[in-house]
Amino acid sequence: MTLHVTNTLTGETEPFEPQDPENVLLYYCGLTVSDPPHLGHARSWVHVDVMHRWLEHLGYDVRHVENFTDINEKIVARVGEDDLGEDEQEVAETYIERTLADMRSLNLHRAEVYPRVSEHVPEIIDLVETLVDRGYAYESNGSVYFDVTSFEEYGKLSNQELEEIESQGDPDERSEKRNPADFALWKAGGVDENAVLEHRHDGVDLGCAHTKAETWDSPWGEGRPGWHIECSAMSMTHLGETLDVHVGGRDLVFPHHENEIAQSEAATGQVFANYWLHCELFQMDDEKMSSSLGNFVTVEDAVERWGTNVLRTFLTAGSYNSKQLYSDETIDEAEERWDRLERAHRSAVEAVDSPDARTKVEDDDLRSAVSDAREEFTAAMNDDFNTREAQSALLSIATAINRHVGSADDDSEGEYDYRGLHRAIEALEELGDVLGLSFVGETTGTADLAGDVVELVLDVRDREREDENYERADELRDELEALGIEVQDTDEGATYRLPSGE
RNA sequence: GCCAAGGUGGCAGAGUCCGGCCGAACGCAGCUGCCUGCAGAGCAGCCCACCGCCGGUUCAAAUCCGGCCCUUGGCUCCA
Repeated sequence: MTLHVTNTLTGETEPFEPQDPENVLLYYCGLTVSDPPHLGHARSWVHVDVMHRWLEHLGYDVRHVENFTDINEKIVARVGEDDLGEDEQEVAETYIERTLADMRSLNLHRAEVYPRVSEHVPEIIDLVETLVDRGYAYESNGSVYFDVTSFEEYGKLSNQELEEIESQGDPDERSEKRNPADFALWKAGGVDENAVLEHRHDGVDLGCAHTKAETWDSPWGEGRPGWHIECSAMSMTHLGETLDVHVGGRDLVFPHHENEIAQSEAATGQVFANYWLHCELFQMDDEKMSSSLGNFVTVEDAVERWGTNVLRTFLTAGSYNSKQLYSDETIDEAEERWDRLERAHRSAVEAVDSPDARTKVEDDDLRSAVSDAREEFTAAMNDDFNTREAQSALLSIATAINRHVGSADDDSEGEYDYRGLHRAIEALEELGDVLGLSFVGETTGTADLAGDVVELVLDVRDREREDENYERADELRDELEALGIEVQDTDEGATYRLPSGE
């Protein structure tokens, strides 16, 4: 059973074969850092992270590069707003720092490199020169455009006919372009004042944008790089001419990824990327979640509110390549699933550590459920990273644990299958880690302290219960619950669970 | 208008590539029983699906073919 992925380029699900059987070169189209990252970005990040983790689980050495676009008129449009910064670079830096913090809070594996466009202008200029030399690009009034008619396969990713694309363009929009669909590789002069105005938030006013935006010298005069060329330049710099996997949001297929293919393959004569994987978008009511529509929930707020594990359970609740509904209900359901996993894990740990766990007891149902779940998990992940099915497999381990622990408790002998439980815990932790879920509780001083305080309250409550003063006991339980602390009375006394994500 | 993806139970969401094990997974919600001082959690079981519509192929279709309707995304910055 090998990994299969759905390739946008062919529209087919294909066996995954990297160029080097031991390495995977993976490039992910990162953010333009002009707004705080929202859950839509988090969804893509988490899915790329899960791909990364699964590929490593399969034994590949993953070289993962993810860019930051720090040159863009949208960034210039934020200059002077709040405390973001006084020029394009400062604003970009502010958002990059926030973005990296968000990524850490989501428990993402760090990429090998997070290249920035501003550091790669020389490579961009070289690439544009190559395209001009090879006849794929032309200079016009100090700007350089890619001639889409010169690249025969233009449209192959988004499956469009050039004629059709051409008819979309405004014919007299820019007389300096040869064809309406030609796109800028290099833009003459400073930042486009109108474009900046268009992206500026209401009520923000500042002087001339030209002074806030950077420009670079080039063979065609002073100017700024175009939007699409950066990814080609950066991926080639860090990963070479042919990538194994290129991942990005579905909304980038055209024109961004189409243009990346055209400019890269025209320049090198090599295939730019063998597998194109696209993450689908969040749907809120009847529209997508997006920065420009303003209907988003920031990553920072979401992590604060639900915690990393619940969020990751939610974000992997559907396949990366199918749309997902965002609503309070769907998040609550993810929380239920995570809670179920966490409770089962905890109950297994308690059971295996108890004196009732015997190495000579064998529960075949438990053991086979765990090994079946491992197989199901593997099959699901190999089937185009089916994270939802993978979650199902994890949940089935939880059910098996609960059944085993429950039936042992009912049984007069009350013995647990030590090895079986051990395997179940190991499977939960190992497979959970592939989804970036962590069962390791908080061990900081504050959590310890909170735990001690809860124990104290529960001791008091126990005494009330012994005196059959249930009213007071229930009050205490309700008060703890109001603080997010879940109390459960069991035969061996009360147990509690602190709020997750704390 | 053109390109792409999709329409499966009350919700959410797998399964569709390789037709039969799908009388449709997993979870949530609802119901019953067990457990419990009560609650929660847990377990066992139940309930809810003519798989968008129409037609075709087949011994057999959610799954293949044709037509239609609808939704979403892209064609402008966007994960």
